[in-house]
Amino acid sequence: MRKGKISPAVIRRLPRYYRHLDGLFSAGVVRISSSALAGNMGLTASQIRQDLSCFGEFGQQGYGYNVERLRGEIADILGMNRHHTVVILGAGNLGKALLENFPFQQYGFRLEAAFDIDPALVGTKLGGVRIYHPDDMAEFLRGHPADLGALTVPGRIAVPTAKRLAAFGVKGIWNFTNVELPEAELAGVRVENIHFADSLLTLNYFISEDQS
Amino acid sequence: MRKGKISPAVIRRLPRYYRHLDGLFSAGVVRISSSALAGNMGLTASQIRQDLSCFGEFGQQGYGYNVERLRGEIADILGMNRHHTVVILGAGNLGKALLENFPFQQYGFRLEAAFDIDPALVGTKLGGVRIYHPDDMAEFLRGHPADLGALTVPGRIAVPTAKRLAAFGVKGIWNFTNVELPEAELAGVRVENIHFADSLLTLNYFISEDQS
DNA sequence: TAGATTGTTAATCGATTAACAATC
DNA sequence: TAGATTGTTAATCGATTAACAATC
Repeated sequence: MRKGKISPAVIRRLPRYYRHLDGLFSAGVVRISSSALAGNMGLTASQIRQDLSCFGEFGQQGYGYNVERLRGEIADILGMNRHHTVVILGAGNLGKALLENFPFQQYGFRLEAAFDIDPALVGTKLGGVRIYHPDDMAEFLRGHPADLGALTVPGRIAVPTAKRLAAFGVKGIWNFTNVELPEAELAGVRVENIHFADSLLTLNYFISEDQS
Repeated sequence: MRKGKISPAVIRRLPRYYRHLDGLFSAGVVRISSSALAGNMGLTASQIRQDLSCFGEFGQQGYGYNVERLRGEIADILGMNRHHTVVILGAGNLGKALLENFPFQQYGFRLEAAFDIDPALVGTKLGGVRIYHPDDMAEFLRGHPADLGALTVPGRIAVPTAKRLAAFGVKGIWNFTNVELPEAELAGVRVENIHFADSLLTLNYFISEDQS
């Protein structure tokens, strides 16, 4: 149903569509028009119709979109029904936050394990997930291949850890370190960055600009 | 020196320029040409020159850019020398990660305090920063006005907490909750979101697409 | 049927890239 | 001086918005 190459701009809006549609669905809303959704989300109706039409025809003239159906279609497009597996590298504060608070399951992921060198953590569980020593990664991943690795290790070991993950065959790295990973050396592994510092500095730009 | 309205696309690249220039500076590199920097960053030389020219003339024909100077200019543009103050709302795992691991100072911020309802935390310090009860926020902020609030509270209290922050006069909210804040009701407060879920789903789209 | 709303084509707007005169 | 490299103008490319025929 996908029509040729989808633009990155469209792709980055999909999770937001999902979030809004999920909210509407939970609120019991059955149908919505592109213009009502646009009002909700601060977009134009035109853009929403254009975006969705990249993937298929999900609406109906004179009616709009069925919220549950559209939510499901977008979930599919986002790969939420593929039940990809994740491992977490680094069970410090941030890794612990993901382990204990992030609802991987809700987004269609299975969280398999975490790895940390801290002897006080190895062998214990956090958020119901077992922590292993990185030395046991090869063995663990042989038995439980991971699609994704979440990288929450200290910056200085970010690159080697990313390379190890790539060598073990993960398909994507969710990078929380403030370090730029050398994607060229990561053999086709997709990298998605959450750069706290970049985000904070962007915000700072805007508030500084407002003041001057 | 700023020439009219700067496009959002340019602004979002500035922190990345800063990161790279800081790396070069630490590595002792004195000068760099737009094409060398472009090679480093995976951009075009043209784009770099175009971007920088929005803010001034920082280079020199036949020479390129002085790394230290350019790094400093970008730091200025990003407001890193304004020493804005920050408070953290919510000292759970994520708040704790910010308190203990995020180098606010390095980016020109002063972290003033954190707030949490947990009686086991109130009155203690994390990462050298004191934790207060949210009931004491009004009093604290009177004495120590905050420019920025980092929102790391549970999703269900995200909106009311954001509104309180806005009422107390913060200029920006750094939103880590997976909740969309009602910016219209936040009276000019700038919001910058770190949506973990959106990021993970975007990554999932790409690895799912690769597989199909 | 009449009104509403889609999906799509065309028009506009914005962002990136290319080219080059200016000059260090 | 000759070579390198900037800042800027023009050309291209991509993304958003507007318009409208199709149709539920």
